[in-house]
Amino acid sequence: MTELAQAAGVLAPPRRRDAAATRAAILEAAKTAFAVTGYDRTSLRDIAALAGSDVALIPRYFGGKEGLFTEALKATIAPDRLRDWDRRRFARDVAEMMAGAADIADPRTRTFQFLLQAATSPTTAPLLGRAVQERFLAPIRDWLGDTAGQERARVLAAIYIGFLVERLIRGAALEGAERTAFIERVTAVIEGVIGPE
Amino acid sequence: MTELAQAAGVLAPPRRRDAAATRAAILEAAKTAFAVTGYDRTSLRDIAALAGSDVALIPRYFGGKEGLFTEALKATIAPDRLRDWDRRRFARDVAEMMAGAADIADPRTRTFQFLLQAATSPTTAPLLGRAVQERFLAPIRDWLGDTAGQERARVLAAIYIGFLVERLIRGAALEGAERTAFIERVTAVIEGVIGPE
DNA sequence: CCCTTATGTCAATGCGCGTTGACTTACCCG
DNA sequence: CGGGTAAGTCAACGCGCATTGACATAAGGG
Repeated sequence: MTELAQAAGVLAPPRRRDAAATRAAILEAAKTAFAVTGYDRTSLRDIAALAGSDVALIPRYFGGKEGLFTEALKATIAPDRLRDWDRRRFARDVAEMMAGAADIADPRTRTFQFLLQAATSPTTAPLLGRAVQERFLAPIRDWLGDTAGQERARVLAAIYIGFLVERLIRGAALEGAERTAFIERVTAVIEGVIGPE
Repeated sequence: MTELAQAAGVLAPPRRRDAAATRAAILEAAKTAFAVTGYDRTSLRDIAALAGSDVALIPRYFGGKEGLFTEALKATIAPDRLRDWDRRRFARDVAEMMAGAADIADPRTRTFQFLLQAATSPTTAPLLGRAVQERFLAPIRDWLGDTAGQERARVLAAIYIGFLVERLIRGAALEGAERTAFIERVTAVIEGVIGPE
């Protein structure tokens, strides 16, 4: 719970009465909690505690748990800074990130982990299709510069998520020679998909 | 087949008392249910119903839900027939499988889906590390013929899982030109990792 | 053939969950 | 500065869950 609090960074001030701020704090806590624990394992009481708020406000402000999740989903995968990624460094950056341990503070990690959690739950999976298409695959396709199909975006997204899961299972960071070899190989795979230019 | 007959078990008339068979039926039902629904969303009542048995037997035979899960995990990822895979056809076989829709009847699908479900749950993730290492990465490494490190096995496993998740998110099978392009690209990626011979 | 025991059934218990409605308190406008 | 209302608190509800122990019954050896 302390790690979550640190990741969300919402526990500081003497709270004044401000519905908008409270709502925002709850949403922020939800984004983190859902990404880490998944939909079913996250209780509204957890989220409220993380946000320094009260459980009863969540049904009132978001219309229930599903409403909160839907909004957190949109807020999580909506605004991304894909255009900031440097194409020449991208593959190696990702490879090094994947060789380390999971860090929920990294927005990229959190976004994809949220996605992964949502994908593996039959409750939330149906909500994903359109959102992923619009806010995820389409931007990647633009970034890649594809004009025809989007299969390259699919492949890139799939591989990215795959390494995320591998890191999740692995638990700890890679060390020494295995780390080096791993990074080389992952870099090569991703560059193979991204292609030149 | 067996599962379905047991699910419809009310009709199968002369129910004999056989602890071993009951235990096996429960375990079989658990393997399927956990793979499809995940640990938290699967209730012991669901499993018992699927096995045509009674809820109370599960804590008695398996020591509780976690015990059942652990055993189902071992039974699911235990001995696989990796050696049967034809190295030259492997990449394309996988690519075509990934282009389609998820089919829980395929044992490969079920195994990996089980793995994925377990990986995304903090409750079950710690149980995975050793099991994956012993029963999954090591065989792949042998199959690949690596003598030094196992980073290639890691990469292959990661990519495989990634496409599995992508298929899960996608929901439906790919069609037409996108399907063709997707298969080509996935084949190329996997062959790049497997390498020649 | 009956009696013991393994095997299966069932009702009950306690717990955590999401949600609701009544209550209290702080803020702000007149 | 006082009252009205928005904002937050709290207790309680119904529900489904895993687990338990008491009970019923089939099976098979003496």
